[in-house]
Amino acid sequence: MPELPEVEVTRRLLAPHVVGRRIQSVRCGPPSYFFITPPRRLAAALTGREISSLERQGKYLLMGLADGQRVLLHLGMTGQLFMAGAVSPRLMTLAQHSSGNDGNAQPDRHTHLELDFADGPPGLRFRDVRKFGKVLLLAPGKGDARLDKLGRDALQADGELLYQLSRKRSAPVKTLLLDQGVLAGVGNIYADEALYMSGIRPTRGARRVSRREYLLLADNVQRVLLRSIETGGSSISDFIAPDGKDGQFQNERKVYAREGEACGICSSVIVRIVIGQRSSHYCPSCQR
DNA sequence: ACCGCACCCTGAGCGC
DNA sequence: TGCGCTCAGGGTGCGG
Repeated sequence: MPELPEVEVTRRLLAPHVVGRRIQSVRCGPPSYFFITPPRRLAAALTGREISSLERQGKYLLMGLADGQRVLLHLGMTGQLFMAGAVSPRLMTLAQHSSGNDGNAQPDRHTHLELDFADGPPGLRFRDVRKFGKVLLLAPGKGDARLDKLGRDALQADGELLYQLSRKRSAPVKTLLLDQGVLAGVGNIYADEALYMSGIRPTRGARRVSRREYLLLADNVQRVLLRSIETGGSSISDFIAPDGKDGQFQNERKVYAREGEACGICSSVIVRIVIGQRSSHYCPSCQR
């Protein structure tokens, strides 16, 4: 769910609730694929530490601690980072829905990390059903290959740079947009939307897109990401803001998950195809 | 260096 | 009601 706008919305809403607070206790779920740093070691390292910053790089969040350690967080596909007490139907399983839970988030088996603070509630919760999310502790001064690999932040998408990087690529232009080493933060939804806004078909070879088109595309990448941040992100399946609220951008998307619907410009039928194992949506008439 | 693919995990929604 | 299937916005690691 979470692409750059959702991660940025999370960061902006979460920061005032956590920065400057001291972690009093840490509860972790069992070791899993989710914990790159084993839970016991993570809990020991975080307990008693003060959170000094919350930053974003691409789709990663970096929680800085006053002692110089940093916690690298990734929301994966179903990650939810929120304050305890947040109310959202998206925080419940279907079973909880039907049993009439009021939506107030109780830790369930998908809540892998709980931080509680010295000055009292609410604490921070990290829930992730599919466990494609990640938690990783970075020692003071230490970086991580995941971060080193990231290309330019997509909010600063640069058309000329995209054009240069595209010259030796035989893969489709959409694959280029999704490459985090090229543009950090763009995912499936916003790639489809930006290509639609630019009149470029996602299947077209990256090499076949002109400099002029890359300039337009970079502009539209920025535009769609900023607009989504303004509306609180896209809550298409699991994303919620730290306060439990849904984003609204899903109501503004033009092609993503609109297969079979009419294009807003020309009324042609939006089609869905698969590119690189991911669904892609476009207007066969407006996008060439 | 790049490309396509399998894989990590769980749940929802569908047809039968 | 239940079974089996497909799908889901993430990234990584592999062989070619």
